[in-house]
Amino acid sequence: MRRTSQPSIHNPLIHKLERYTRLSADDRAGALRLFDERHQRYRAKDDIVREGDEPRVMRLVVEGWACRYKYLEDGRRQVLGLFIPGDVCDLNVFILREMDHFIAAVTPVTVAQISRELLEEVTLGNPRLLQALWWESLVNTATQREWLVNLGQRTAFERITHLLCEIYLRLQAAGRSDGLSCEFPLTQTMIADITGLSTVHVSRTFQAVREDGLVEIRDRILVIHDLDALKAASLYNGNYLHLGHEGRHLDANGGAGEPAAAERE
Amino acid sequence: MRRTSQPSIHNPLIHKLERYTRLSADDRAGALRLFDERHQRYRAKDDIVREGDEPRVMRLVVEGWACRYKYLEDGRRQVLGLFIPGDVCDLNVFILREMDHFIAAVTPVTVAQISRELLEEVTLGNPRLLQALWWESLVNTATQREWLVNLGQRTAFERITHLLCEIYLRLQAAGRSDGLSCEFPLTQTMIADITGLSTVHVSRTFQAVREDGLVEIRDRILVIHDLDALKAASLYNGNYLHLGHEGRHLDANGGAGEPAAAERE
DNA sequence: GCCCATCTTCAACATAAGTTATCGTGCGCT
DNA sequence: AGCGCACGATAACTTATGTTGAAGATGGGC
Repeated sequence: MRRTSQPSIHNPLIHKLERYTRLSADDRAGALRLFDERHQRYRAKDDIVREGDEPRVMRLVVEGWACRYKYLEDGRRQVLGLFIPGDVCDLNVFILREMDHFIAAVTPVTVAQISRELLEEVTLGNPRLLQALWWESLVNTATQREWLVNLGQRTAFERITHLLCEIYLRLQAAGRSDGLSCEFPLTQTMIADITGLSTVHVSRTFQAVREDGLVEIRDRILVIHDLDALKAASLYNGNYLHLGHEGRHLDANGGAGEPAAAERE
Repeated sequence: MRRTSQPSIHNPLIHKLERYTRLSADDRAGALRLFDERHQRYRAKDDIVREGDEPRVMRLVVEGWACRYKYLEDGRRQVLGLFIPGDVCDLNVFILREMDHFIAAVTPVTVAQISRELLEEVTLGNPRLLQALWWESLVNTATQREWLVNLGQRTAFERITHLLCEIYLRLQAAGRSDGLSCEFPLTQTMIADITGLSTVHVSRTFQAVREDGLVEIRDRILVIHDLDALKAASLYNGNYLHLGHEGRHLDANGGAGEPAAAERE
C-alpha cells in the first residue's frame, strides 16, 4: 500500500477520495481507468444530460465545471448543484428509468462516460474504491441538503458568502486551490440561479461582500481575504462535506488509520 | 414469483417498492424482515438521530412521520425532508463517520433499526430488493432536489400547494390515501420550517389556499378538492417521485414488464 | 372539567428582495 | 476595426414576505 507516483496527486478525483480513505495502488489505478474513459467535450452552456433521457452511463467531470438544474414550466430555473473536476455525476443512475432534471456545462467541460459494465469491473476487485465512490455520492446528497438550508434560511448575503466558502473548500479538497484563491468561472446570472435571487440583487449583494473586504474576484479568479470572516459571515459549518479533520483517514474497517500525507494549504 | 397473500398489500414499504419493480415472494419476505426488525418508538418531537452521532443502523419508518432537519448556529431551523411510513432513512449511512443533521419524530413514530449485517444478509439473496431500496434512496435524493426548486423558485402559495400535492401522492404510493384525502399531521410551524417561510405567512397563505377551494383540513386530515387544480397552482411535476406511469413495472433487466395489479385510487 | 400548552389567526408595520429599465464595458466574431 | 452580445452596475420603484405583539382556538393531562 505504498504511495504510487505522481499522476494521482494531480488527479482531482483521487485527491478528493483520499480525504476519505487511503487508496491502494490498485484502487488508484481503477480510479484512473474511470477518469480516462470515453472523454466527451462540451461547450459552455451545452446540455450534457436532458430531462426525460434514459440514464445510460455514469459521468465524471475531468476538466471544467458543470451543473444540475431544473426548470419550472414557466421558465424559472433553479441550479441544483455544481460539479467541479473530480466530481461524479450519478453513481447509481442506472436504476432510474428517466432523468428528472438537466445537467449542463458551465464552462467548457470534459466528461468521462463510464458504462455500468466498466464500473462494475473496476469496482469489483476494489471494494474500497467502490466505498469511496459511495462516500462521494453521499457527500453530494449532503451538499444538496446544505443548499436547502441556504435557500430556506440564509439571507442573500449569507447565501452568496456560503457559496464562495463551499466552492473554495471543494476546490481545495480536489487539489485545485492556490493558497486562498481558486478558479471562479460563475457569472452573476448563474449565482442568481444557484441562490434563488434575482441577478440585480446578486450584483448588489456581491458588492457588499467585496466592500466588506471579504473577497475579491479578478479575471475569474476568486481571492479570499479572510476565510474565517467569510465562514462567520455565512454561518458556515463544513461538516456536510465530510472531509474529515486534519487529514485523518479511515481504514477499511471503519477505524481511524494513521494520518496520511494529505496535503493541505 | 406468485403473488403472496395479504400482508404485503398493507405494508407501506412493499406497496411503494412495487411501484418500481415486481418483487418476488422472497423479496417481500426480506422486506418484511427489515420492516419487523428492532422496533423503537419515539414521542412526537423527540430526536431519533442527532448531529455528530456516528451512524450505526439504517432506519425505516414503520408508523408515524419523521423529518430530517438542520440548525444554523443562531437557531434558524430548516426541515430537509419528511419520512412517512415505509420510508427508509439512510441506506448507505454506514459509510459516513458522523451525521451532519438531525432526524426527529414529527408525530409519535415507530422506527425499525436495521444493522449493516442484517441488511447485507437480507439483500444478498434478493438483488432485486436491494435494487428497489436503491431506487427508494435515489427518489429521496430527487425529492430533496425538488424541495430546492421549491425554496429557490416558488412563491409562498406555490410552495405550500406543492407540499400538499407531494404529501398526498407519496401517501398514495404507500397505500395510505383514501380517495382524495390522507392524514396530515403537520403544524403550521412545521410547514414554515419546511418551506422557509415565517409561521405568520404560512397562516396567511394557507388561508388563501383554502379560500381558493383547493383543499380543506379537518382533524389532521387533508382533503383535496381538486387535485389537478392543486397541481396547476404549484406547477407540480411529479416525475421526481419516479413512480412510473400507469403502474408499469421494470423487470430485472430494466425492460418494461407487464402491468402489475398495483392499486390506484 | 379545568388549566396550561401549543397552535392558529389577525393587524400594523418594517424590510429584504424583485422588477424594470438604462448604461457601460469587454470580448469574441466577421 | 467595428458590430453584437453577454455581462455587470446602478437607480427608482414595487411587492412579497418578515416581525412584533396580542388575542382566540384547540386539545391533552390531571
